[in-house]
Amino acid sequence: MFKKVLLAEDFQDTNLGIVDTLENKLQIEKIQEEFYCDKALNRIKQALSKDDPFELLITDLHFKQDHVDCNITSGVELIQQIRKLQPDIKVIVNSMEDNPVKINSLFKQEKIDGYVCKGRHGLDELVKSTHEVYQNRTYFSPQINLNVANNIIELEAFDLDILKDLANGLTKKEISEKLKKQNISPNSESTIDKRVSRLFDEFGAKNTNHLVAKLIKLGKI
Amino acid sequence: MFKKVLLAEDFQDTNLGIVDTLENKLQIEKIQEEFYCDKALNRIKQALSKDDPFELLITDLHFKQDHVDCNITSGVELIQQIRKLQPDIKVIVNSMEDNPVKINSLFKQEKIDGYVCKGRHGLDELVKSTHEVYQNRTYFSPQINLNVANNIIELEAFDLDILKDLANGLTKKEISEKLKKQNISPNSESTIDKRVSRLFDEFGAKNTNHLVAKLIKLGKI
DNA sequence: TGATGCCTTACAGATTTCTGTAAGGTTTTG
DNA sequence: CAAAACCTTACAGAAATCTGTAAGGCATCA
Repeated sequence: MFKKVLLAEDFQDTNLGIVDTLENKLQIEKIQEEFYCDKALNRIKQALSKDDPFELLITDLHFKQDHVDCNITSGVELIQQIRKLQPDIKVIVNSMEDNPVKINSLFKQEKIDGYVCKGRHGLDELVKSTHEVYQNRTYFSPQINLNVANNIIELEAFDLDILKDLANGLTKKEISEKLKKQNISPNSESTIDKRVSRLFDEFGAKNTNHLVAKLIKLGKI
Repeated sequence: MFKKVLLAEDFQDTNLGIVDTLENKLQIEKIQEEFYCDKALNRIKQALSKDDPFELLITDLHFKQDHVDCNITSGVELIQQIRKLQPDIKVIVNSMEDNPVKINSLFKQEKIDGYVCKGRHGLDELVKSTHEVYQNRTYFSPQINLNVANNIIELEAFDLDILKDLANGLTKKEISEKLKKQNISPNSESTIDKRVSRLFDEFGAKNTNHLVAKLIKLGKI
């Protein structure tokens, strides 16, 4: 089993519950808990400099902001920063996020090793996940599977970028100009019109407000 | 100190962390943990029928739904049901909700005794809160105060309705007509224009898409 | 190869959004 | 009480959105 584990989780009650379980159910000797992403990254640096690196990172995705200034504000950023320093570290994400699209991208983009969905069996799953990841396998919470079955319409990256820009208040003309500057094609205002209109049909939206609202609520933007 | 406490919290990790703290820091003898609201209510009933009631309820607000059918799906409903059976029970809410308006209504409407905001010091606060409530005082997390100070812009019902309609794809003309049908005043398209434009300033939005997107992300719509 | 379908783009026109101005009404305040 | 501030409403004009038509490019397929 892993001997040295870093836990990044900002909720004190959750943090304690996890540490307790890792100690008692998995007999992990050295568990370092951190409540801020920046501090977690520092721990990684320190351990590397002492040639005694962490073997596993367990992290939440969302961290509350408070009076302490932080460079890193999310679990995804934390993973990215840590991977720059220590590419081989195993990573398990423990979060309440249950959108399969987002979780999928964690595996694909961030190359995480395990995903545990917080819930009534979150700790049991965390134990399982840790075992699996230790055996060089990946793990994700079984309930996620069910959600994937609900065929979710996938947005391609191009459309997604347009929608994000719209949600950020850009006009279609501005988006067109932005794409031209970035040498991305297609980029005409007309094409953007067509693309968005097609999304109206796909998602049953009456206009841009409606579409943006729906997609944010679906967690796609 | 309280001798018999009921904990309703659906996340296993959080649940364990809280039980651990109540046992070790507060020496509470009998802690009953439940992961579903319905089961929590049953515990209350059973305890009452045996003439050995719980003295304190600690509950979350949001409970994940899963394959188990439940009548009660939220902490607020749970509190209301329990209060019907046992009006004098003390109640502490432990949740990540940090909207002071909503928390305020918990004290006013549900007559709760304490509110603890989950976070980096959630458990310390829960200990404090339990002490205070035991002394027949109320308690709420200090950071809530701060949030109130950061004048959070509150939307009045009228503006909120307009925004919801916009997010649902209605045009301003349609909203105006809808208001006229319902005999709600003001209802002119012009006033709707003005109201929304003012919200642009208040929330720093460039246009309607931007505003709707921001407010959904803030959980206001 | 030619037909077909799909995508990009331009353009046009109707509608909607957004921003002003102005008039009239109500409330607040000194 | 009167001035000031605010709200509602109408209207107007510029900009943006939405929908359709049309032309050209590219890939597929029989």
